[in-house]
Amino acid sequence: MRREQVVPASLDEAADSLARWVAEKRLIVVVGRCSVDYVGRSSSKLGEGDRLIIVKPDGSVLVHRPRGYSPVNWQPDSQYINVSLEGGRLLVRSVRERPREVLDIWFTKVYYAVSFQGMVDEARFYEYMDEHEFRDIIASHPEVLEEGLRVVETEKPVKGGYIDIYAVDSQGTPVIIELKRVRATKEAVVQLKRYVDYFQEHLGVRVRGMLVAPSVTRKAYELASKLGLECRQVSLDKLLKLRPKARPGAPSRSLFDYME
Amino acid sequence: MRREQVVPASLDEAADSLARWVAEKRLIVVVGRCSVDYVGRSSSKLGEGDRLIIVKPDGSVLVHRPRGYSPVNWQPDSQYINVSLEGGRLLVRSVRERPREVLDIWFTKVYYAVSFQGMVDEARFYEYMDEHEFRDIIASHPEVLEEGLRVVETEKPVKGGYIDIYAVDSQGTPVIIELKRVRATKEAVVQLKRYVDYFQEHLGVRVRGMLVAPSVTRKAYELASKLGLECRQVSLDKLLKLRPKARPGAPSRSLFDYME
DNA sequence: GCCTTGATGTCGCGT
DNA sequence: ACGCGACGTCAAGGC
Repeated sequence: MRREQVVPASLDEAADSLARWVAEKRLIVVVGRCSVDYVGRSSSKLGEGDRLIIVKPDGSVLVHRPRGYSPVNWQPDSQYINVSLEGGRLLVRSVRERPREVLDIWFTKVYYAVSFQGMVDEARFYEYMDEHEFRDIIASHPEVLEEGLRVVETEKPVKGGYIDIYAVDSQGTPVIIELKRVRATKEAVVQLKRYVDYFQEHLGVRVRGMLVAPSVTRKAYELASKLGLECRQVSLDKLLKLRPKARPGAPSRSLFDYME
Repeated sequence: MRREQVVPASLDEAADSLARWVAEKRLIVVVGRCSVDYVGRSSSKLGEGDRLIIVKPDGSVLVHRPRGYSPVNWQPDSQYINVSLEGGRLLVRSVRERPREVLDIWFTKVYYAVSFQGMVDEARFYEYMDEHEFRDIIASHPEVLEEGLRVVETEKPVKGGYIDIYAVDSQGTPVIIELKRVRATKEAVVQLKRYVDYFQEHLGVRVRGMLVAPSVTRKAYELASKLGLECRQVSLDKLLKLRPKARPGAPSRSLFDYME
């Protein structure tokens, strides 16, 4: 990273700097007293208060209150950002097209503003045991679900979606397997039922539907029973042990140990 | 807001300041070169790069890359945060219980660090035209959907959900109305069909199903036609004009005008 | 572009 | 504390 600038600033100074920083596509951090108006997919108004505002080089804008994970207002990306002085206040207007959304941040005070240019972040983000890996492990070890189960196809495309795993049991009956990496709710059961019905109709033979997840909600279990679908709970720990090999750059053993 | 501190900092200085700031529950902003390990509901590893890190007074932690709306790593809130020097690197470890999650941020450089204390933000966040208000406006003005429509009940509980509006048309036929504030997809059609079937079964008479939204996807429209359900598009602008009264602090007319 | 699914979703509300 | 549904969900991937 090459440069930075700081402005413990009057509104005038802040306006000048912000306008330039936006034009230069810097990463901008502002702490100030502001109110926020949003009109777009919804509409909202936030009264005056102290907030942290972030403007990224790609036009993303985040307005954070002092507490909580989520920004209170935001713009995932914006086509353009305008900085101006309006009636004694500093207005930062961020506009997004498609869908048309306008975010206005009205500053009455800028306690602090700083910007950065030339941040270098080319690193890869590795995620372990995501939906993909979860499926791969199950597909490689169908015996954890049922003896004699044979995987025919994964990510099988069907009308309007994908079947996670398409398998055949020891009796030769097709089994459609729907996976949920974390928790299966009744939504997952509905989805599975849709696929089972579709296949039953197309194949003209009985098809089993199996919902697989580390945890299954009671409602999901009841609905599955009613619809003649099966549920299998699988232990995440057991699956982790079946993981083929540590991928490059896997989290250190120490961190995993710390979790236990 | 009462105080601020700045540290364009060596790792040692940064460690001291960060530890104190965390203890004092300040809002902290750090820009530095770091790698990140996360283990919890998922596991991830992020290689070294320049990032913006935010630590809030309530223990929320956000790690932002230079682009995009979403943090690459985060902790919605953490029970405790530990700052230490480990093998020449500055480690910020944030731990959350229930679910157990550990986020490790390893700094090799701290370009910039600043903190704030005593931010005051008590303002109310008001959202307009949320799902509730959308329903209320439609329910108060059923004529925008059809002449002679009479609303019987809103938020009517049924098996496994709620009917947004239960109405009767000029012929005395029950009409089940499903609302989507933004866009109706085929999921909404499926939901509506479920309610219509349920009612038809229970009442033993023909029941109309009506899907109402500012926009309806093509797929949803096709599915609705196939299932004998109706779609009504309503203009958000028109609804806004039907809004009973401006609520305190409503977005200024100018911003709404700007949207048109 | 629209559509679909997954997410460390987060959040709020009800039981 | 869990379950459940909504969200300005966001973001990725297929068509």
